[in-house]
Amino acid sequence: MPHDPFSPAHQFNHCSLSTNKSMGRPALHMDCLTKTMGVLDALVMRKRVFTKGSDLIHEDQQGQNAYLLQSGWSCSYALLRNGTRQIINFHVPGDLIGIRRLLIPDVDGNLCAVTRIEVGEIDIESLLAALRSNNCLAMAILWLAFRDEAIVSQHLVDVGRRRPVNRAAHFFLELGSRLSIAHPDMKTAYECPLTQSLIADALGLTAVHFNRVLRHLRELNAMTFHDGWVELLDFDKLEHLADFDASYLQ
Amino acid sequence: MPHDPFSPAHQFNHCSLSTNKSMGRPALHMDCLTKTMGVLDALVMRKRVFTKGSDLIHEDQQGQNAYLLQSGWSCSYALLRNGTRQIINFHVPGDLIGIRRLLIPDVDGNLCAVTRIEVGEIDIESLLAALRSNNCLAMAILWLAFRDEAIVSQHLVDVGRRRPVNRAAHFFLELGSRLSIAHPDMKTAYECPLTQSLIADALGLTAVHFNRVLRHLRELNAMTFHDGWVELLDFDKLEHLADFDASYLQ
DNA sequence: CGCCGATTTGAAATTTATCAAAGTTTGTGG
DNA sequence: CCACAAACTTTGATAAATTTCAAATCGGCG
Repeated sequence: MPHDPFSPAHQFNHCSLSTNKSMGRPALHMDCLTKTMGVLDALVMRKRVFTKGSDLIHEDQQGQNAYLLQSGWSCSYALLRNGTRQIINFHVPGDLIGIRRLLIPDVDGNLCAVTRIEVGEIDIESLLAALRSNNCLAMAILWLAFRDEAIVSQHLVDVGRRRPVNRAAHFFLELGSRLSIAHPDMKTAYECPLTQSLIADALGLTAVHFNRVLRHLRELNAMTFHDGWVELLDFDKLEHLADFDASYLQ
Repeated sequence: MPHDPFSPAHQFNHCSLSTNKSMGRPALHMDCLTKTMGVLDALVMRKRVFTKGSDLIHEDQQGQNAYLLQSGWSCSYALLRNGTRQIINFHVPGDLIGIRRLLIPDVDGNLCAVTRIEVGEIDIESLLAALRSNNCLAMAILWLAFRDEAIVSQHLVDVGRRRPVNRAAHFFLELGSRLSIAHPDMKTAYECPLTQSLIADALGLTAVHFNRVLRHLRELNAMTFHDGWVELLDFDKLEHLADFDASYLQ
């Protein structure tokens, strides 16, 4: 095993927000984003810790906060009356979560801590006020919103039109890409604290079937996932399987 | 048939942007949105017409425009190497489309005219400039982005965790809700210029299977869809099937 | 040690896709 | 206005994929 599975991967950082490759439409957002970081940090009222499995935001409750995820992973999900769950997206350290309630109350579904997490709590009214006075911040948040939408759209494509094996390949490639923005070494092997059951609920599969899919990927020598650790053994094969193009992530 | 299928349903209007029910967080966005309309209209450089089936935006091409959909329907979609297509969302008159390329080049996938459409073309650089100087406009666009994300998230839930019958029910209820924002009479019966094949590609089904699903819904006396016309015969039954809650649409 | 959650495997049942073909509608050119 | 072609809808039969149900294993943890 090329990496130590016990290394502290969930340390504090701001990867998604602070680091970005140069873009077609250059400097503009980089400026916004770097400036933004300070603004957002200033808006953090206090640090909070949520235990594994606890809800940050629940549909019913009228939460008034957004969160800057500092360590650990969380996910947003929907619970259906038929007893199933669809996970919309997983969030990794650096992600800003719960911002949709900024403008649309009640519409961020559920947010749940997948591991123990540390977050910076941001009062939504202060954030609103900051947005109104700081145009650069507004652009940065807009950029985040577009990016989130692009990610969710890809998940829809995944679930709607890719076969389970290709879908799983796409999922792990996307995660690797997202993590590697802040930690380039995480592109082909990374710690992943998710259970098979959680991922299955993100991919629209049963846990049993997803387990078989993983075996298939292992037998193809494409990748492995065990003990909370993902290894993308054959990146090219995976990219081909997944029909993956990371441009939507930047 | 209670409605004339030949009535001009695709007339010019701005439903999605101009008309909105009151929200939990009141006046704020209404202000923004109504003010915004004028600003957006002012940004429209010229009116363009696209023929049915033509692409407004194609992945490869570096388009520099967003569009205000004035009449007709369009859709955003992804084409996969395996020959399938996933439709991400359909757009109805009043929708602002192609805005994601505002900040993320290359990431609006494909946009295609489902019917003959008339659009107001908005130069993306002018829109950017307007956003920078007009904070209210920025907030309105942010609101639109959040709403779009909520809609796509629901589609993901649909495709990932609802059975085809419930999925179809949800689809038609959502469309009805979206249309009824501007045209209250369209909530339970509306013109719908989509083919079964298009809807199947939005729902992650084959056209053949979706056709059987439609038959099932018809036999349930829940709804019918033929000749480009949708009738939601038993709204309660549909809502129950779909586990539908329109709050994400407002 | 025993329990609990997560993973793994097998077998059967169900759902959904695929293939094929017949109707039907729609649009176009003569 | 008709004839024809193309696209869309509908149905049946069959094949394939996926879920469901059941049970065994594994590992961590009190």
